[in-house]
Amino acid sequence: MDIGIRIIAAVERLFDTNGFVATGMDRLTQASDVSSRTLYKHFGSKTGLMTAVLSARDARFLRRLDVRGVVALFDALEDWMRVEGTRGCLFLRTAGETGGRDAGITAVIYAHKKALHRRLGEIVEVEVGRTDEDLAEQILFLFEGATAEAIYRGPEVVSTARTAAEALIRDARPSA
Amino acid sequence: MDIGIRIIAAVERLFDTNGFVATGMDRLTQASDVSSRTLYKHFGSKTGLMTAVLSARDARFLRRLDVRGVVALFDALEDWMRVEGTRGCLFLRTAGETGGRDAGITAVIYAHKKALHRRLGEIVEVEVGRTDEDLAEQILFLFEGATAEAIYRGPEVVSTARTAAEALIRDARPSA
DNA sequence: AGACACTTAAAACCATCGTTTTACATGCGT
DNA sequence: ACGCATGTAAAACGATGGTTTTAAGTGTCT
Repeated sequence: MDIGIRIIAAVERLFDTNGFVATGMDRLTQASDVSSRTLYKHFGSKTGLMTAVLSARDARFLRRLDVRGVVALFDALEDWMRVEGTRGCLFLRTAGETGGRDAGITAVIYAHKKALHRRLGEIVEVEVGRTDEDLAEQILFLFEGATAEAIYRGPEVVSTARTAAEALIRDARPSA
Repeated sequence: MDIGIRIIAAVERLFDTNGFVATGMDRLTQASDVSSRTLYKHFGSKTGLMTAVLSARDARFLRRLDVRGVVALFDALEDWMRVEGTRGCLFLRTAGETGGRDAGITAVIYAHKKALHRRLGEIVEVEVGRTDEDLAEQILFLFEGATAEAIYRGPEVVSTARTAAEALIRDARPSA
């Protein structure tokens, strides 16, 4: 599956920077240095390619969020942005472009968001010493909000979100 | 400009539900019940049409946010979602689809986000009795975060964001 | 050597893209 | 009745869309 990985890497870049619909197959084959025949043999269709890209991105993103504490969490988010750019969440953008009309894509998106939610719940639990679903949701809002705002204001906005998250955690700690 | 308004209303709906790139001119002319000639005479191009749609949406959205207090603010957001659906911010989606390659579209998006930021700043000022830029930013995160999360979880998530916003306001009040 | 799996380039497929053009029908002020 | 702006329908424009097919070139295993 070496060739598959190479294809996904090249294709992910184009989908991310140009959008799913706006990127034609010719550019995908050219960038991945592979014939369209091979591409279709491996992924079946353009949407099949997109789901493969999203699956790979899901794994890569969550690996980056394998940290302890909300400070490290938002630092990791900012790191991601500085490496990958601030074009917003690729999953939500893809959902918008396909309009939920493709079942495979929709499923990958839901799975990713559920995994992200769980990851944030774990981080919150370590921070405050107990599960706190409401707090985890609030951190999730800050996380998604920072991702959205960074689109037009850059990665710097993440530190504001991190500060807000720290305050929320502090208030929720059982001490005091 | 009666016909222009009718065109924008029909076109906005299609762009919003199907995406900018994925929606062809034939569908736009058909839905707005207008010839392509008229459409091009009024808006010049497809991207010109998109900028007109975004301008109209900017005005309509901000008119809905002409409220007092963060509770009313998030209530207004939830109302908007129940009427218009939860497909995320059309401005950010359009930014993602065009990749910042169109200057006109980019300008409208920036103007809208700046206006939204100011609106939230005013609401915060009324709530706490003074300007508080950091607090306004945090409310903005919650606002954008709720918009993003509602895409895959529905309008109900807004009440969680509203609760979080209320807590932030309460902590920032000058009293005791 | 021969079979097999896998790749390639290139053309063909039909559909649709955004845009412009041609030719014709209105309504309105004067 | 005239000119003029404004509308229509429909075809044409060249380009590109996603997908499949054809024909030929690899290397590897037995």
